[in-house]
Amino acid sequence: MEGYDKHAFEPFAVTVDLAVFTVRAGVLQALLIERGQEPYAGRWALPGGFVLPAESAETAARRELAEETGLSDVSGLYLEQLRTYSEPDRDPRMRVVSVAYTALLPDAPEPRGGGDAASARWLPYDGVGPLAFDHDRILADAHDRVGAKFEYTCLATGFCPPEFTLGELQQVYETVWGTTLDRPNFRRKVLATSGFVEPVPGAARLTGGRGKPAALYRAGAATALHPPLLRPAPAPSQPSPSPSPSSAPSSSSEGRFS
Amino acid sequence: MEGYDKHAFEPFAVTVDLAVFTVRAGVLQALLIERGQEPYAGRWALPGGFVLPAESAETAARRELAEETGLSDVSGLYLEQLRTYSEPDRDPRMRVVSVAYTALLPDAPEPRGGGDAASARWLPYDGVGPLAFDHDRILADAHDRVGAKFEYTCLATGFCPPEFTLGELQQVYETVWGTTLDRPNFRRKVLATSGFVEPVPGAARLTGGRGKPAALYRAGAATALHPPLLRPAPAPSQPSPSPSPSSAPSSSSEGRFS
DNA sequence: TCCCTTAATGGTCAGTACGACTATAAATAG
DNA sequence: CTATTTATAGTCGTACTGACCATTAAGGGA
Repeated sequence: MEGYDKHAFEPFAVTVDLAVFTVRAGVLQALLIERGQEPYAGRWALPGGFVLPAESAETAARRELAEETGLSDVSGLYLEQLRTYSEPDRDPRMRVVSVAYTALLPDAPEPRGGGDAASARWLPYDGVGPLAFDHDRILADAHDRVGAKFEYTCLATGFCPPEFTLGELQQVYETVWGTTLDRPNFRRKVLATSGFVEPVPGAARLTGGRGKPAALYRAGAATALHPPLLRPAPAPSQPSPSPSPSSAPSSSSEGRFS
Repeated sequence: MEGYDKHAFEPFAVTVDLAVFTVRAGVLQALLIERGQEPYAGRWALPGGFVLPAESAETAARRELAEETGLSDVSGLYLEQLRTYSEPDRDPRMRVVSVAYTALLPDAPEPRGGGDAASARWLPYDGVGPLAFDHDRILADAHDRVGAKFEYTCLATGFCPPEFTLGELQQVYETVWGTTLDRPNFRRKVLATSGFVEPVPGAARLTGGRGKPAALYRAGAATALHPPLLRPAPAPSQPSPSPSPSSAPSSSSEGRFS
């Protein structure tokens, strides 16, 4: 950082890319837009855009999130920086450094193209074809991060509406992790973690369909899980093919510690 | 990402900043350089520099790491992207977006100013005065991340020389976490985690000073800790002042989930 | 040399957490 | 009314952890 005035430097374009997830009907979905021009015309891509001169990357991300989802108030949504992608050739047109963000939406209103993006749509995360640019990797990295955070934070409630049942919360976990969980054990763990969820006092109950009605809960004040809620270790002998959008297992060229 | 050619955008300067840690004699130290010019002349700052037109941010970070430490080979060192700092006013001279990286050094050779930085030095992490720019926050964020990763990865061996004793490894944990750990329990946990460390076969023993000589170990092949090695929960009733360089408790403006 | 100190190593024991599982309750579909 | 479905409650054995105590193997000093 010494000597700005002495050294030449190349200015880069700086953008934000958004990996926006929601869970609908037990399916993990991502918000994607269809590209209309080259390069990658017709391919799906992550929503995003340039960082304006007077705003931070996070401000830009929140602005883009509001534009792409069409929601008037995104201030309560979970939005966190994922990481920055800066490979010199990641955009064939010019040098673009992109700060990627992960966002979670509880309910999933079909996005209306409020912003400049013509056709933003929710697509199921599994089976999303190859995306434009390096967006496959960004989306996979975001999914990995969300899955990891589910273990030691209360992040999962970010996928739930204001009031939810423990069954819904469990389904969020199962959807993101791609596993099944034992219902009584999951219940015991969640209720034993103080501050994770709190019961809705008015003995309210939700009648969704068949079966005994479930008690409703709200997200609690806690953000961390102590001890963590570890996902079941995958069978070590079975080299199961990775579920994900086609992309490779997201092996960063950086350190070996996820 | 639609319509590059239709929209105006402002180019930014893109830099990397390095939070480089080492543990020497039970003290966590950070690699810092002293600024010679305004702004923040005379203040300590993180090493860093511009990303060159043809390189990725990680390549730039590794190049800067080699320059600032004076080490000829930094390929084996732990280096991982931390996050990107992009507040519009973080540098008073111009708009600079900085991608921060965290690096760990096992041994700590006194850095020689091989690169352009005149006086790079190791300074103890605790009590480092206010740094230049937003580097206090970057360094605190890096420390938080390293501490968190110690819980569920084998990252701690990155602070150790190729062969080390379990006492040294424990001291690394205690130094980074700022806590004390029970020695037999730590030993039991580390040895029970397959792949964390492996004994040096030649019955080698290190005679450091008094006491029974300790067996030597090498870092194993594992990168993750299952189950994690959780740090002792801080006493919840005692609002102890945060240990760190002066900076505030690193409250990101983003999501509430660390 | 003998004893004390230091540090590594080995072990016990109880409380907690967790996985697997069974049982009961309360609703709907037929 | 009965079967099905889902929520909820509880049990039991194992694994893990924190708090200890004991032993071993070195060095230092009187």
